[in-house]
Amino acid sequence: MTDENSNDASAENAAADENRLIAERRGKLGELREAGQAYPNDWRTDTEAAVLLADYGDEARWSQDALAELETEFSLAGRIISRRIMGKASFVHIQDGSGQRIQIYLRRDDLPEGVYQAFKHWDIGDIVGVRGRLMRTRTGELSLHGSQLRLLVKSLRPLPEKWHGLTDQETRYRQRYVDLIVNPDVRRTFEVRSRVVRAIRGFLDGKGFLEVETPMMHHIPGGATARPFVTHHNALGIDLYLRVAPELHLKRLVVGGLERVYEINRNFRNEGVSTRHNPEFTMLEFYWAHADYRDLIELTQAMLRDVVTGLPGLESGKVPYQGEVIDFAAGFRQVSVTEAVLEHYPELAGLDLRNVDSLGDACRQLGLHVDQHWGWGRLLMELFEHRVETALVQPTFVTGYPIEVSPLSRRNDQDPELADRFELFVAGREIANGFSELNDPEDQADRFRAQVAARDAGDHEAMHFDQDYIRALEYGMPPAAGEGIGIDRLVMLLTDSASIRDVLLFPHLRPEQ
RNA sequence: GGGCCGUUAGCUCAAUGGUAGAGCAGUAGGCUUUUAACCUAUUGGUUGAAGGUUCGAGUCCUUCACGGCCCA
Repeated sequence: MTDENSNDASAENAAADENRLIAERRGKLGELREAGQAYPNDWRTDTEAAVLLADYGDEARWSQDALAELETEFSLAGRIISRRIMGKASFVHIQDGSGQRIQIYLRRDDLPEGVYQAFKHWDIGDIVGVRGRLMRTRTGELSLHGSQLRLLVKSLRPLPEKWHGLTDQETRYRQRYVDLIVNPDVRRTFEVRSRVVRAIRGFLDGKGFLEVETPMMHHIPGGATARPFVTHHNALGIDLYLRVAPELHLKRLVVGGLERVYEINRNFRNEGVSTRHNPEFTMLEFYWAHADYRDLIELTQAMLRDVVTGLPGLESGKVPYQGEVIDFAAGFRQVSVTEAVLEHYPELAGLDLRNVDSLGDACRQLGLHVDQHWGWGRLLMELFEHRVETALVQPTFVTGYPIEVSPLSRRNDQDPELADRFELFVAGREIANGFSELNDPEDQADRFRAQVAARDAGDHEAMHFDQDYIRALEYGMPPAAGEGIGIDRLVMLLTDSASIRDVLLFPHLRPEQ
């Protein structure tokens, strides 16, 4: 671009000023189009930065001299991350598909005619192919000395600045692709996420569980107390609900004889968005016939220990999380709801924790919202959630849940007001929820009726009556235990992430503008 | 839903109510082992949006949008 027309151009571009830098790059793209294929796809690589760094990074073994004798040429392709142009020689860092960065050394006289001149006009963010021999610089950095160099993709938008990078949370979430390019930790987080899911599959597969997929679109929402999203099927002319849980379908499969099944998939809940809630989130649910919640506790502990210690850097089972160290290797603590509440409310010592009136008074004294329809079980859980949950930092299995808040759990044989259920808390958050399943169709029908009554009283989270599920139970479901584990929350723990958005590639945000 | 904080150049950030700036990136030139390369010159702004107060608003007030943190 000449200086003569730059004034005119700037006046013309005033309206589209945001595109000034982009316009410049677009101009370069235009030149590429004129020169031939602007978006080629015939460059082939034979290795990756991570491989070269792993194989030849050791300076003791691969000294300057040793590398000089290595005549092998390697071919890479990656995005230009930084450049240092010094006249007739340049250093460039590229980042390739391995996520690693490697330095490229370019010398005008070592490249084909004209290539170096063209390179000087390329930009940070462009994707290039480079072929050459390995070398080590004066300061010891492994570098590829380019003998061939080609622009593969012209990047039209400037990347964030090299030193501070991209820190604006909103942009990081909205433009995750940019976040991934410039913030290496993001990639690591999602690599861990992938490993966690893979490890869980491996563990359950090894125990003879069958992975299945059940409907996301439900005629009757159920399986959790949560408000569903509603959608519409045009051809059928009916509303459908995005599932809040796969539970009822998975248990139908247990009826059908798939006695060990699991599903890792998305659930959708129509509720607020926060650092711990995304409208869609991933759950593991699994069901295990001829087992009870105590077996689940054993299995869960073994599975989590397996998953955690299989992650690089966490082999000890000690997981740093937001300033705490959570120990997955030690035996997990077990405590009942009642015990935990009494531990954290010394003032309630001696109180009858099954008395609606005294529990209601206790809640009101703490300023907690109390609904007049609530029984002692719900009130007790209010107390639990108010003060106990956040205190459960180390992995803790909580048992002895009231039946009132456990509409799908099997009733305890000794104490019919309690459910054979547990929840696992880590870092003050519920990670897992498991119970011996209710397989008595008549009891289940009664509980559905109670849920319907709660709905009619205005509880949008209460369940619907699922007649087909009752029919399935009437064929006879083997005694079973089932559990759900929140994958997002687990990954948060294992990646020291404060917000669920940090473990979701594309967290839910309001539309721009 | 409520409270607090934030939104200024592509990015990261400045700017007593008084001429909107810096670094990086970009552009032009120099430089054949640099690494936040360096040196010289230089372009770039609807200060999130709309109102209001004021001689004068990036700054004060109101409403809205989006985001962050905390609470429900």
